[in-house]
Amino acid sequence: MQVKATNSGVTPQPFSDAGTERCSDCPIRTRAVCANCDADDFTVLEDVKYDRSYQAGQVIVWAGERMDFVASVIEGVASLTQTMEDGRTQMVGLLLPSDFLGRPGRDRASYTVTAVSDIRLCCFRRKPFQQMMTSNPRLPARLLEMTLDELDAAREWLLLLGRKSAREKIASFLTILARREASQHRTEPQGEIRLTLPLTRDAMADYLGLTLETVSRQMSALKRDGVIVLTGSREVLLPDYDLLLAESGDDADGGVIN
Amino acid sequence: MQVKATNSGVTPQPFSDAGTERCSDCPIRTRAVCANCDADDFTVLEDVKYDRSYQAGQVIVWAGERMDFVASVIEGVASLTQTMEDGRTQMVGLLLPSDFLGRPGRDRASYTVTAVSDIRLCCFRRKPFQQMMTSNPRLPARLLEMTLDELDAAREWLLLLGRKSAREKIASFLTILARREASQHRTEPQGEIRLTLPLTRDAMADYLGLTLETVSRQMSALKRDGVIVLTGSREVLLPDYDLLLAESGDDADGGVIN
DNA sequence: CGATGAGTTGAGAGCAATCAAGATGGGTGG
DNA sequence: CCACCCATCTTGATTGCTCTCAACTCATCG
Repeated sequence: MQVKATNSGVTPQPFSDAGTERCSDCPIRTRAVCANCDADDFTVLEDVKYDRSYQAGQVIVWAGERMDFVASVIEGVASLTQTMEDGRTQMVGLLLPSDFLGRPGRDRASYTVTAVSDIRLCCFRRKPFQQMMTSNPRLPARLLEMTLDELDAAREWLLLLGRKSAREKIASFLTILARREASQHRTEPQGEIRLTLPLTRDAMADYLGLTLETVSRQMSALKRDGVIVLTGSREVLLPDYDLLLAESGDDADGGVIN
Repeated sequence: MQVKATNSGVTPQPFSDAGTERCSDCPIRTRAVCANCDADDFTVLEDVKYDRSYQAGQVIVWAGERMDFVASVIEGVASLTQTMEDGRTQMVGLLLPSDFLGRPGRDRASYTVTAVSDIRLCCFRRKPFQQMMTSNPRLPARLLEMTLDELDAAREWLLLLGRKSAREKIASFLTILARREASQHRTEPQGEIRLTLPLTRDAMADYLGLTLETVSRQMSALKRDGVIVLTGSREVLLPDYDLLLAESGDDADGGVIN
């Protein structure tokens, strides 16, 4: 929060550097790649890390572009998208706070990364980070864990894109948000939940393999049926999580077994 | 090949054990999880490993079931599938020789794993394998690499399911097979290519988020248009790889940058 | 030679995409 | 403070692709 002031006001540049904080104060410390790191590791990391902020809508890297860093999302939301020559696009990743950006051992971006909201990244210079990856087993171990989780999420996403109806896709998306929201507070989603949608209708369509019109229509339908309450186009109230879950087509325990 | 005789004839049991080979003779040695292992590692591995064979159609593990091993596919093909309560299913993984099965640190299967063809696995008992994962950095490093590759493949798959037409899906599937085929011979796919489809029309539909009728229709359409030649329902000749690629909607370099 | 499983083809229905207007709401400048 | 603008979102009418239901072909196997 106090850091948002660091990225003071309007920044017309492609990005702006922001002050680097101490790792021990970091809000994502317990969930990011560096979750398993100890105090000694942090002194090393603090040398190779630097903050970067982007405004909503800015492209962080284009697919195919060189990327001289990897990063953790500190706050805000970013998307990974793939585009076909004729312009069709599909989101293939949604990065929330603590998620990791970039692939160690690959120096070009495979996907276009866009700041969906104002976002702050904790960047690590590629070379020294890669060195740490080989010398410190805590880093690759945590990254493996995170990558496996992402693969599970991607597989749930495959089911959504391949087999679910538009209505089920919207409901599923909302349950995913509710779950990720709840997991940050280390609880299970249930009962009445209030959400702020991090995505525009257009970005939701990109995520769900729909058009923005269909997203809008199905949101209206869920609202009409009392499954959701819209208190603003981006403010959603879920009166009954279990009801929403039933609409999503998923079974009660919400997918992956842990 | 010689091993197929080991799984002699009809096996009415859920699975049959087969003789365990030496790691040094293993056909997938250079590509599997154990690719970076040295002779010493192999002596340890040979202690915790055992072969298992399954016949085409057999379920290897059901989603949610306990799984006391992880494994590498030696030969044959297996699928990971997710099922909704009403019976809709979506394939979420296709395991070819050298691919890894199971998640270290998780003792229950998240997906139903099915032998698509007759298949032979190199299984490792979970506990000792996990121990090796923590003591030997070569194993987690390789597994991370493989998992990242799988994540890339899953993301290409997301684009396919979310945005491609039935015709493009079929064409894309064939290019994926051609590429995986070519990569085993360390070449690039080009010109005329002969393929044996590892999947039935039904399994292809599961992979592509289509119905089997649509798969069949689009195969016929591609055949009619000269993009493919069917020399049997499972035998396909691709007269011109670039032509097929153009039908797939992908750009010329076939996706992910390395 | 009938039975079975896999694949093909056809006719019709349904769902989401497309094309096209409006509505809403926040921000800017008069 | 209001009027206007622009981006975002909603809603309507129509089209078209894929699904569904159904019949049929083909090869394999007892």
